[in-house]
Amino acid sequence: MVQSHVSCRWTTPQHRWDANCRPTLTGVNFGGPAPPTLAGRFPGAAGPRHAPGRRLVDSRCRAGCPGASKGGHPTMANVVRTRIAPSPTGDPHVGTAYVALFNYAWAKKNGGQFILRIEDTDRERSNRTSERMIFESLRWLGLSWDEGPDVGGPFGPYRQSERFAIYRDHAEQLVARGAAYPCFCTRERLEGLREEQRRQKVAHALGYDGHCRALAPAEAARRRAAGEPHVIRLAMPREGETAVADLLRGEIRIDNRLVDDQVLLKSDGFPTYHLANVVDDHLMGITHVIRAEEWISSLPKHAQLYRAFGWEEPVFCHLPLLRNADKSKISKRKNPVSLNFYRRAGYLPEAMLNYLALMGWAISADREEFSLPEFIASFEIEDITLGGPVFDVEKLTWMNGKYIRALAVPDLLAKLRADILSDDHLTRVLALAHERVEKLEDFVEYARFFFVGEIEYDAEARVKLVGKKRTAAETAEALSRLLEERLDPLLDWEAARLEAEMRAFAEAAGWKSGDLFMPVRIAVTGKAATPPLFETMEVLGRELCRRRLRRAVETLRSMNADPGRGPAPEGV
RNA sequence: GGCCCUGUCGUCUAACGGUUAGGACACCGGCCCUUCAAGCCGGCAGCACGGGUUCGAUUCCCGUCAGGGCCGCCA
Repeated sequence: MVQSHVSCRWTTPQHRWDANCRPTLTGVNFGGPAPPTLAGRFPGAAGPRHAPGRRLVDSRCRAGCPGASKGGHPTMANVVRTRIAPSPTGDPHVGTAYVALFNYAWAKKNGGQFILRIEDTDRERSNRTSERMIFESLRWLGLSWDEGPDVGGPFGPYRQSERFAIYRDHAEQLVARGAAYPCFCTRERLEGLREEQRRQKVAHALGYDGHCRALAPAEAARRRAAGEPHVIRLAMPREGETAVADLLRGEIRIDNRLVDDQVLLKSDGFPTYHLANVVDDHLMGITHVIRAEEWISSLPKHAQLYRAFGWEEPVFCHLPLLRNADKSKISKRKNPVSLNFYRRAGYLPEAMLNYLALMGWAISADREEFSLPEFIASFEIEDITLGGPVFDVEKLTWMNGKYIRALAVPDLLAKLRADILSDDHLTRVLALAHERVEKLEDFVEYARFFFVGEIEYDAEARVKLVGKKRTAAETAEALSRLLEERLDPLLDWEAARLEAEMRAFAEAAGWKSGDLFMPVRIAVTGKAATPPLFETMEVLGRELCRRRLRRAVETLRSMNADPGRGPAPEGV
């Protein structure tokens, strides 16, 4: 294995380099004991964090380093390049914004570049609507990227689905040098294997058993040539351990025997995250991989990949995971996680960013309100706190109030005009309300539900919220399933699509469509008399409809199950 | 279950060997005010536990416990 002595061209934490501008951590170790430098380098878990006299830029590495002009990436020197690499599946996630913010800040602080890369290697789940929403959300927040799918850049394309040849070639390189191998195991075999392992509780040997690794190269080549379906797997070292430096956590080392042979190239020729991510980070000159903690466990695989390619590793920094109130990883079941939700509800991007920056970082002991430029100016990556922060919507909301109150009235007006009271939205609402009012002032009352967040149900609405000849519980169940199975996955929120989904659902669920639509109507508008349901839902928008439907489910569940009579008087 | 990460008020955090452990959200009082909100003042509340190291540990080390993450041809 080639031990590449990396260049010191990047601004990196001082602890990572010794006096000779060599990395103090090799990151990889094929068997045998760790290099002696490892032991003394990180005396404890908190070692690197409080290194005295740490500086942002290690000036010793600026010039005259042995490797400064060779190896590594050919194009840039002394530049920090970070990236956010979201997968375009579903709604734009608050966790993406969180990680993007820290990447953005670090790049900007160092005069570097922040890159957006779309990781759409999952054919099943990736889609363009989701990608577009990611663009819009990050732009809304003000986290603009220097290079990305829509703005281009010198290292494109920035969409992984457009980089197939690159991954295939790199996978082949690894196969050629024996660092990866084709695997012909069927999904059935793998499932059986997993099942067996689970049953026998061979916990330490979970994962792929290396069955095809034993194949003779010639034999494997013959089967590939014959067109037999296969994947390409990384040949992990079988012994020793892999040690990788994490900027915040010090050295992380994992026994290689505990890491199985990860799939690099799927049978459809698409790369997995592991391959694509490493290849792209290298090719795009990413210097600092700042990502969520959930990736720590695949660090050794990534390190081995860099190693197998003979590439220099970037600096790794794993951010803590945002949490639900119960401390589990933040999830949509327990928290609003869609950036669209916050945007529609009227959270200001400045407040969101400010709040997010507080998750694991503090500007000083007695201040917590600051702007993005102020954040960038004071941000020290090593000051990030590691405990998993609970994402507290209540405090976010308080902070948002601070920002709203700080706005001059004309600015507040402008915000309203840009969104909730935009001409575009008003026009769409008017089109529906138009023929249903007789005086202009009626409009405000009639169209109220198009503008407010929460709606209340009056007595009539409460009765009709329950489906005809159904119990509250049954209706709750139906609406809940409608949401989960049809509406949550529906990214293109158009009347025709809504109608199709809802009719199909009614049929599948054994509901008369009309009997289902009234509870839905009540749920999203609070009224029994409204403009046509699907058009109304389209104009209300995806966020508002889903939020209200969730609320309706809660309301229904809190009603006494009382068939035929509707809700009990005191329910909710 | 295995491996890994983490551990200061309920929540977000400050503290980088010596502090009455500070600030913020939430909560509870009070002031202000026609009301509400905001604002201001005050209160409640925390170093997970046990061993070391040290003259001295919230702080450094070890262990225990607890929480979390990962264990996919998803990222």
